[in-house]
Amino acid sequence: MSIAAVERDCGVPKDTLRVWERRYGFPNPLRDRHDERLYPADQVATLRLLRRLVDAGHRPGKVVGRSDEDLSVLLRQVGVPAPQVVGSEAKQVLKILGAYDAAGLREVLNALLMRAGLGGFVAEIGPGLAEAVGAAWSRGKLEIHQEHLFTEQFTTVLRSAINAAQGAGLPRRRPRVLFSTFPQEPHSLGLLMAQAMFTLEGCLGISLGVQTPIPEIAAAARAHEADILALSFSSMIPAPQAVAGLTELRGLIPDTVEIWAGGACPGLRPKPGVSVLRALSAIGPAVTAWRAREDKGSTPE
Amino acid sequence: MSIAAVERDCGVPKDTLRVWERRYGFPNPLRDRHDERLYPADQVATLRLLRRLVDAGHRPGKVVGRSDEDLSVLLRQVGVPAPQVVGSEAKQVLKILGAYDAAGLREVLNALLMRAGLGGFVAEIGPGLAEAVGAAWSRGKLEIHQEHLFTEQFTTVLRSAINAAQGAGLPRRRPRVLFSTFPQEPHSLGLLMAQAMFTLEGCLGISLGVQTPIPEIAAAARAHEADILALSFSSMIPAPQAVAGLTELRGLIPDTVEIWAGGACPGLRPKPGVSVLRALSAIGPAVTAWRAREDKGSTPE
DNA sequence: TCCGCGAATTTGTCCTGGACAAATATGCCG
DNA sequence: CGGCATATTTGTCCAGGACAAATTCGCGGA
Repeated sequence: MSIAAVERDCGVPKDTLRVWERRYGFPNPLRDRHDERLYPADQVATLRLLRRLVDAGHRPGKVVGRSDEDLSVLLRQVGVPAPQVVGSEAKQVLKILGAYDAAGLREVLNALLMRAGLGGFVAEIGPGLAEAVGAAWSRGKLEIHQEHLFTEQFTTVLRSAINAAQGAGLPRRRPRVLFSTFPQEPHSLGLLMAQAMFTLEGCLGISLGVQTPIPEIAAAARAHEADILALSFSSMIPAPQAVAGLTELRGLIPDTVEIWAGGACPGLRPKPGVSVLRALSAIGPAVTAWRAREDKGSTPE
Repeated sequence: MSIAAVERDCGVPKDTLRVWERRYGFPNPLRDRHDERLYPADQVATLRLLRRLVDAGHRPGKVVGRSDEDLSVLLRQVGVPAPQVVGSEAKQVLKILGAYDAAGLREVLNALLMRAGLGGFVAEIGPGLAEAVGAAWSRGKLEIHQEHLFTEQFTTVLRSAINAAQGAGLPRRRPRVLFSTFPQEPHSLGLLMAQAMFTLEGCLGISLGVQTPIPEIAAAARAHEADILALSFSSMIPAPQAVAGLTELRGLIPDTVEIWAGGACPGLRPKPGVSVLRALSAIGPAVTAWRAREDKGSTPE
């Protein structure tokens, strides 16, 4: 596996891979005949563990180079804060994924959705499932294609539910919300779940899909006369980049447009003009508050 | 703007930016006090033009360093090859996109779908629309966020139609088809349209979504006991990479599994064990032929 | 004991300039 | 005019050095 492939796969930049090798002696890739690094599969797996640990706040110097066993132990400790969340639903989903049962997976997701309702599903079950699958993958318990399958089925189920909710009676009204993610963020699940919550609140939602360049997000906000920009950040995106992007975006749009950021990205902090919604369940109250502010405020145009 | 920001924004890798500067004298960034490149906004804009021209097949050595006027002229020429295909539907869609009318866009797409049926829509209208939007974007007539909006609405409409078709009566039966794209291919529209066609034929479809690593596609084929791998290639993916990937994939799966490739990628050619379906309308007959072969063949298991 | 603040360490990203393979164009011959 | 060998172009990789931003440490004062 070439250095570029590892960068894509583990999310560790090429420069960082080289400097880790220089400083800590790991990874320790083979070389092809032109002296280019070739990473064996097991080292790539270890790198994925390392990425999780570093994201969780461990310092590279302390963890790079240690054995897989050590890392697993640390990872379990990291996981401790939220292990009880791996409820029976997640276990069931992982079991079905293990059996490669695509149709069964969709049935289960649909059943969960029916039982909890769209709001309950998105607020309480969805994030837990996504996290459990992500964790299982990074621990090597799931293959990439199983994670893809989960994402695809989850997307299908959620999209059709959103569709149904949108069609259902409720008149759509403001705030007008624009959804997207930054260019470095390809994950759509968080965005979709947020969209579901806003839809349930009767908002006017417009999605640009994932990975919109920042100036384009600003242009779209103007074009669509958005009240709120809803942005989703997974733990894949480096926190400094997220923060820098938010600052840049804030400078490109009028003060009347709010920015609401959410997702599992650890370093996400509220700033002037940027709200951070830690959980999807916070969206409902936040929309209510927005509408109250709006009603109280100056003449609506 | 730092080199990393330019890489994100224009999609030109850092190494390439540096080597263009070394070889062609452009871009010609300022330096901050620590000798780091700072790209002025106008050079970044030119780089975006260059990126499009290079994607369209121009050689960097011929275009990097030329004036913005020259580049604009070339860009317009790039768009010329396919203007006559723009039917009335496409014109309507472009007009609505120009007005930033998200809801209207969805209504129009839905109306077109209803009028032509899913099969007719996908075979005759969809690709034309996608191509017209792509062409308008590359000629600078549409902004990126408008193209994103189109993709998102198109996806929504198609997915819900596929969903409905899947739910409708018809018992699902073989072939069992696995859908995905190669890692360099992020476009999902072609894949979705193909999925619609296979669904209409009553096939058992399983989608992995876009950008699955090639060994993972192979692993998934085994795990799901697929009969056919359906792969979609847009004109974004370099032809040599597509061909190399197909060869690699062919070697990883048993001969009994067929590979069907489709899409706008120019250099796509059939090879032993790899069929190329030029148009989506070819899917129906191909499935019929597959079933005939299957029935005539050895004992079904 | 705890808290702030300056010093020391760690860490990621950028630099230069060289190398080469894959992709593409060019020229030659049948 | 089409197919193949050769030449050129082009992207990505390498090494090893540098430094700023982030983080931790150590110390003196409340």
